[in-house]
Amino acid sequence: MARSRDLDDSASRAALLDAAESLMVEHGYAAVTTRRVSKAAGVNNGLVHYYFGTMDDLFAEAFRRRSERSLDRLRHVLDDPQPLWALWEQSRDASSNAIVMEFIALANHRKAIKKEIAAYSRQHRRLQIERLTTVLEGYGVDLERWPAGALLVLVTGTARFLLLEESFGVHVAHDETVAVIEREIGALEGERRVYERRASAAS
Amino acid sequence: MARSRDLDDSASRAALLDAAESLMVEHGYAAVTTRRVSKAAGVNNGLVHYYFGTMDDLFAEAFRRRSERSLDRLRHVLDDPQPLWALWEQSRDASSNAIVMEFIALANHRKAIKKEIAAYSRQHRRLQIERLTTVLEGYGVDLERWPAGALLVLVTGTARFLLLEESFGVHVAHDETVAVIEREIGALEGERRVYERRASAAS
DNA sequence: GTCTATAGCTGGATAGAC
DNA sequence: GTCTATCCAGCTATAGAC
Repeated sequence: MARSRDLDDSASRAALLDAAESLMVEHGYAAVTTRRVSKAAGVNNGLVHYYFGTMDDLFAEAFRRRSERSLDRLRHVLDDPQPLWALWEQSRDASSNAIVMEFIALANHRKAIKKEIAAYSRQHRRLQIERLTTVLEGYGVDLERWPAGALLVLVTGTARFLLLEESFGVHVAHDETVAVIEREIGALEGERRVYERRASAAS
Repeated sequence: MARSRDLDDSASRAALLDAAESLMVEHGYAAVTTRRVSKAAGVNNGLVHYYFGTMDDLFAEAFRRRSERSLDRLRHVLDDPQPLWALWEQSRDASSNAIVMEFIALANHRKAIKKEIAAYSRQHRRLQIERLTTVLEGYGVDLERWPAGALLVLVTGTARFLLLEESFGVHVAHDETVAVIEREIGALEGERRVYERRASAAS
């Protein structure tokens, strides 16, 4: 908050963050170099250091911006009429997962990023557990036997694992895994139905 | 097989592969440069190219060597008197998982590695399913409802996800997840017992 | 097989003009 | 705020002596 509004709102700054994201998704985090990111953003390469200081700071800022948007979206996901289906679908979304995987890979070599991801993950998980507990109680699930947190980790962990393997072109036993999970979700809240698109703050 | 035995058996070559592995585990794949890996191996940096040609080939060879050993080990895991417990324990082993995660991260930027990992993953999965099917049949599990492949992906996927989060210092809801899985395994093959250490080819 | 030396490239970061 | 120019470091790979 000590940072000036002017600096945060700069179009060049935003362009650099956007370019960093899209480079990460399309060519991996290693493609995000001062020269390439500034070229992709259409600004001069000196501006990277003017706005962010170091590459570490650029990455951290890109992750923070993503996290805020993502948490906003999460707050609405479990308001879906079929929250378990919505959660599952969101977990299976490859596009939003690709950049997360890049950040995770990046974190192995940038400690500052590692801390950001850890903090975000904890917050995200806690928020999900809170909402999911309410949902499962409504379905009459025995939460002693099947705690919301455990089901959440099982489902989202498996979803991410599936996405990871799929990004390698590995699909062995994926169909039956998806079938089992969707059968169990269906047993709790019926077949997935299609609703009117909900209004959302996220773009 | 066209390669000469002499070249494959060279002590320098093996030292380079060993050094590459340990550098990956301790400092990440980015630390595996021609200079550092040769220094760690105690050999001249020119030898990297003499033995492997390019860095890509060194990584591919390191992964192949690991894979062969790993598949050998796998063939024995499900011979444990409590194969589900053994599988779960192996999946939860952080040390052998660390290097796998590095290879996965590396694969994002080295296509040759990506292919190697995909091929290995398929083979590994198929072998596991084959053995696990026999085991579950023995326990009278309804394989129509709970296919071996699905259970395998659920358990190993969750295990890897837990390890990934733990490497970031994130532990939210891990305990209850582990408890649920171990309760279900216990329901099938009882409490985990301790056996005499089995003879194993792997070091 | 092992070594040195070096070419050629790409990157992060800074200084200073405008 | 934006730009150019430049320094310095680290990397892969190769040539060639021993």
